[in-house]
Amino acid sequence: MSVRVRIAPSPTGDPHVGTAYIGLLNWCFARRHGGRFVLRLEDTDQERCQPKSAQAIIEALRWLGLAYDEGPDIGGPHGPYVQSERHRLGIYRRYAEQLLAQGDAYPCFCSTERLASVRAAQLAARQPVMYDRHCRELAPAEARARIAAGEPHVIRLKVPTSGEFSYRDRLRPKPFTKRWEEIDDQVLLKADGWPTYHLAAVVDDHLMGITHVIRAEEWLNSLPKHLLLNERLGFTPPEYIHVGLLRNADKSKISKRKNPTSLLWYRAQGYLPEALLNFLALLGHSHPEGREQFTIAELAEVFDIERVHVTGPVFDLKKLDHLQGLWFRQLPAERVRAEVHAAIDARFDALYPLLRERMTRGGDFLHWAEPFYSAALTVRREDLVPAGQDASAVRGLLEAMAGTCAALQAEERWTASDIEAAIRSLCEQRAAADPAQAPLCAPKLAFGILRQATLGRPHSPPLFPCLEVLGAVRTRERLAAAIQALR
RNA sequence: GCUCCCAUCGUCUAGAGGCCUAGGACAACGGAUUCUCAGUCCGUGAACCGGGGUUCGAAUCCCCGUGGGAGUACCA
Repeated sequence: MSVRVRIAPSPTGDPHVGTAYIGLLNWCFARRHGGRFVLRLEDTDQERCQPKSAQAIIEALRWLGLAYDEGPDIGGPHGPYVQSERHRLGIYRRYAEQLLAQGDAYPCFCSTERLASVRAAQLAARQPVMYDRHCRELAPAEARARIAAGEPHVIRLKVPTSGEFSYRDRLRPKPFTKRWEEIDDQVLLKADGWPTYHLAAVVDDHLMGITHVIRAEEWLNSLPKHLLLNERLGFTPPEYIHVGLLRNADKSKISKRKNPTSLLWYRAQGYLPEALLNFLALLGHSHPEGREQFTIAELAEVFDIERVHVTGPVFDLKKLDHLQGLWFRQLPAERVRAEVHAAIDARFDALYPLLRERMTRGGDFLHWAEPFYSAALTVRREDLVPAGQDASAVRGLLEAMAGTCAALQAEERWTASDIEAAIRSLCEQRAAADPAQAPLCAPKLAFGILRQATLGRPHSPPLFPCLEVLGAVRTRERLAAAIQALR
């Protein structure tokens, strides 16, 4: 039987670097074994899924060059490749009903409140936290009556209450074992009739002929449920292989708070797909000949899933930068020019609307744009302190502004209007708190100081849109430098 | 709390009982080249989590600790 693998990202946000990592592994595995690589979108959570995200994932994979053989935008023999569409076809409901009819699943009427209190009690009693199977033994007649009466309910999987589960993951020396009684009666169908990940993924993997599921180890704990589902549904299960999770420097699961996780970010920063992929390939894996630089096509030729590590690698951008340097310097002249143009254009497009009205010659653009292109400014103390004002008071104001900027950045609210609102209210508060500070905190003076500190000039286009374009990182760097200059 | 997974330099890794005085890469540091920077070249420091076994011999196998991580949702 020929190999078929998939990646099944959930379109709930920006395309994730973890998707690229798992995608790369699956892509290589498919290539190596002459199999097919499938993209399936798992959008069964109507609350969290964003339509824009699906498109962004597709574009990110295309940018990386992780081409799939079947997927939402290109179709294939096992479509549709989007779970919400499959749901509307009644696919998941059908299998849930099969399980119900076989007595392998049951309706559950427990309220969210009851579930929460059960959980709280178990935690307090130092018991494992799981569903207490309250509805499992309901008389079928009663269950039918309550469903007929329109009572909200979910469908749960009937998990064995004794015996042991064991599975040999080819990456791990010892079989993964767990007692069935420790495994929850998983919800298969939610109250709104949509399937949960567990049901949908197992059903689709089967229907799509998936032979190997290479996924992150966060799924290891739900493996028993997935295998049980396969068995009860009469499917031949795929082989499940769990690889390590990408980590932050503190070893926790990679997160956007501590690392750039969005593939959009890497593209915007000018990282080359070749470099990013090469970097990802080096995490948790190694080239058999010890090579460090290679394309994914070269990798695929020698790819061996057994060489993949189960230890979660720390994601270290320093190494990426090194690889990026190697790749970039080897780029053909054409592409270097294109990359440079792209970098200039990206900033140009943001700046142009701001500068348009104050230009009388094309070359004026260079004059106004200069602070946005230069990496750092040389700030002079005398430019920062308005006549008649005290340097330490100015410093205090800038420090407060820097704090405001840090908060805005942390909240991901770095937009002109949010910056303006926050800075204005900061100034008003300081003026109100200390009348002696009032003159300095008046917009005319305060904004001028902020302009000098961040743009290094007394004149500029409207300040707050400028700061938005400048970006939180550089704005804060420049504020820090200005504060330093006033010490 | 409960369950499961994992463990070689700061980081990514090589290592599948003797080839290990533990190799490579990034980062760090020092030097060379250079007007500067980048790059390049040369060099330095840096690890088998701890304790017990098994064995003639253990980074490699087993056990126990410790540490880290993940799961524990009508999220994926």
